[in-house]
Amino acid sequence: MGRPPCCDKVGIKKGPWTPEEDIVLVSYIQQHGPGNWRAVPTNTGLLRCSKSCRLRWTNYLRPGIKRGSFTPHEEGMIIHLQALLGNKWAAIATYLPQRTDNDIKNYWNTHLKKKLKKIQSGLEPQMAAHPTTAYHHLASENSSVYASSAENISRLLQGWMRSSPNLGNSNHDDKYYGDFGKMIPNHESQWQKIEQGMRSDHDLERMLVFDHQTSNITVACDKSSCDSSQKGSDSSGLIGTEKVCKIDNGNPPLSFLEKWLLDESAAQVEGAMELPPIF
DNA sequence: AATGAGGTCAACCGCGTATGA
DNA sequence: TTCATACGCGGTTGACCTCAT
Repeated sequence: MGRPPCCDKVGIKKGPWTPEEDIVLVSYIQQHGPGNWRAVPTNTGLLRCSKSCRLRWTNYLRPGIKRGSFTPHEEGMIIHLQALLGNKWAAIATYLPQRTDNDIKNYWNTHLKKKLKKIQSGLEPQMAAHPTTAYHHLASENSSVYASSAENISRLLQGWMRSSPNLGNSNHDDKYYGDFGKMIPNHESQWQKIEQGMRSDHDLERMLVFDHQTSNITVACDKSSCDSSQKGSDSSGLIGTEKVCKIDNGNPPLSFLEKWLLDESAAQVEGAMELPPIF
């Protein structure tokens, strides 16, 4: 005999949420913040169990969630991460901060599994044995984005970046900024937000920048800490940049990408890396 | 127009883990 | 150390939608 399900209580409502219930839940969380889910039904008067409230919030109502179809870029990320991490949807979702684990899981089960199977069946047997091979194949099939090594680097950087959920949507035409914890479009308006999210001045010193147009990877550094001779100027006017490398058109460092993703996965298990907070 | 098959996705269920008394 | 409780995760379900017949 296991623990009785929390939703077996009499009077607990199940099924789809109504807009009215959503409003009640959102306004409560706006006041009290997410957490202490046990208290939510009591304090709001919602006839839902705490689990249902948490799920509704994390999978649907939470700010920063991107809905709609997955981009080829996201698709490639999911396939690759699934190959590396398995069905660890919550872990995979940390690499796609705008998507929920439920969304990713559903998309995998309904779209990608079939797509991958189809592609793998068309590959050489020894290639089909390695999911990442199929990933590369799918990636190149999906979009020209994946044909360029520069874009593979951008994917690498995407992994480095843990976006803050309140930073808005990403845009491939923008530069991306990563400090192993953040990703923001190069919009001046976003800088106040990223600055507020900084843990320390040191964070700003080690941000990485990938420019999709020029294929440059640069290190963005705090004006105060950069050597003036190395500083460039950024359109935001808030940081300087130090160019460290330019991506050529040779073979992408995919083995490095994979190694890093595996290292990252291990680091997550050890709790060595900071995961993005819900707020 | 009716209907049935298949696809999609929000929500539920049950288990494992973390935490605090 | 043990137990109870709360939370989070992955698997599964079922209502709804779309499309072919």
